[in-house]
Amino acid sequence: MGASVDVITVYMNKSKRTGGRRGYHHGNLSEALVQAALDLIAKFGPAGFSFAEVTRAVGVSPAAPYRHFRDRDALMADIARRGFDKFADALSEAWNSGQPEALAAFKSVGQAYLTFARNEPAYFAAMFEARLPTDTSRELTQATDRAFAILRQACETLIADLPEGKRPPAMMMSLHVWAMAHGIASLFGRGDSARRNIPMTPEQLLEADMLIYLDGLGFGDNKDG
Amino acid sequence: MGASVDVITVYMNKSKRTGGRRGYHHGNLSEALVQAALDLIAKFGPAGFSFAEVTRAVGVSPAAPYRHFRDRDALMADIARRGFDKFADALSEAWNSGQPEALAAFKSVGQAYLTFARNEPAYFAAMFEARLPTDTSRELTQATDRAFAILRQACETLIADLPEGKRPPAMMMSLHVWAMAHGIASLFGRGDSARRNIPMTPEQLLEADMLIYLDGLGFGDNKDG
DNA sequence: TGTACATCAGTGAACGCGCGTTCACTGATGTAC
DNA sequence: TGTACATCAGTGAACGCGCGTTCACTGATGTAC
Repeated sequence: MGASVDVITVYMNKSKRTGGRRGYHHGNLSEALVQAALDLIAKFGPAGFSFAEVTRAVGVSPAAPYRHFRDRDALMADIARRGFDKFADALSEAWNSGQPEALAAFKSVGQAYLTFARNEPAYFAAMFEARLPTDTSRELTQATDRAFAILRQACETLIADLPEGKRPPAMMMSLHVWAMAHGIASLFGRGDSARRNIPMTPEQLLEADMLIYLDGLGFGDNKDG
Repeated sequence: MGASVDVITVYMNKSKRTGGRRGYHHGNLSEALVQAALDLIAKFGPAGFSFAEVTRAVGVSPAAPYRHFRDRDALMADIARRGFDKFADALSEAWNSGQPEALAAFKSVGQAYLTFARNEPAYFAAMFEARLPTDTSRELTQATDRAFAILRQACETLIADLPEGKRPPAMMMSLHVWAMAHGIASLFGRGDSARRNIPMTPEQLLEADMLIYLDGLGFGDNKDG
């Protein structure tokens, strides 16, 4: 309710004091277009928003977005880029430089992956389900790399605790962890009607998966032998 | 080249003998519509085909499909259902009842997952990226269940080899394996420009993942203990 | 084997709609003096 | 502090297009007799 009013306020750039549009110039249009597009993507998927509908939601003329985005694809790519930036922030906060304890921080990164997929379905869809070519823009590639780098740093930190002869390649381990978190998020952790039901939470499923995988890498060796 | 001609032959239902349409009645229209839709999905994604474009590809009037499919969504759901049927066949063939050796057969199921995602990108997209609600139709649910049942059967067979106290829940193991195969296929094993490049093949990545995971479950205990 | 008839798959014209994009324009804003 | 002016964000009307869907129809096919 309150959130919905806030959204309209943001879209229309109405000030709470005057209650009216700032005037002929929106003042914050590109931001408002992105927010409106996110709402539509959350409801109808990456293919379910149109430039025209976004302008209607924001309350500007259909030609207005062209001052800010070359076309519909450019808007989508910008949303994906913003998504990876937020994603990297979320993973980074969960990792917390491996403090206070690396293994717990590592698990927390996995949980953050699922939380992001559930709480930001629109960003998640733009990032992974919009079929954007991976080389769409330099900005998008950099944001993607930044997010992956956090996952990789976490893996490298954990690997350093293994005896020297038993260390797996950090790249391989990073990709494995990415794939397991992504697979669980995509299949069982989404926030829409395409989510497949399972007799446990995605969080529990991922935690068990990570533990078994880490055991397989030798992290559990102290416990059984 | 030859394949392309064959495709046109199928679409238009031209006989190679007469070289002409069979006549007023197409004879095999619903099949031809599905094939044309698959081609468009492979090129442009699940959102990238229209009823109208499909009829043009097949060479019938825009009203023709309504004799066979209630609407565009019904066609998409039928394609997803066919996809899961083919998918179940592929997994089943790979599993081969666990013969001649269960572990090898199990790995082969994982490889079949990747092969299907790569060789049948249109089916894969319809099954997993079309945002169809999981309860779209009874037929779709049944086909999905049939595919999962094969994965589960493979897990159960492997689990039976573990000592009684160390057996993981088959459902959990099945979901883990599904998620890892699906994560790798979605991120690194697709056949389009949204594939993320990695310094190994998806097949190698999945094989290593499965081995580490199985080790973590205790399947490698004979080797280190 | 031939004819009459029922069935129903496919026709083609038509509809209203929302789309992306263009264009010359307008008017709010900020700044130089 | 006031005025003239440049900038440029947003306007609104217009365009051609492809879409999904409808409708009364047509004619190929199969079957009853």
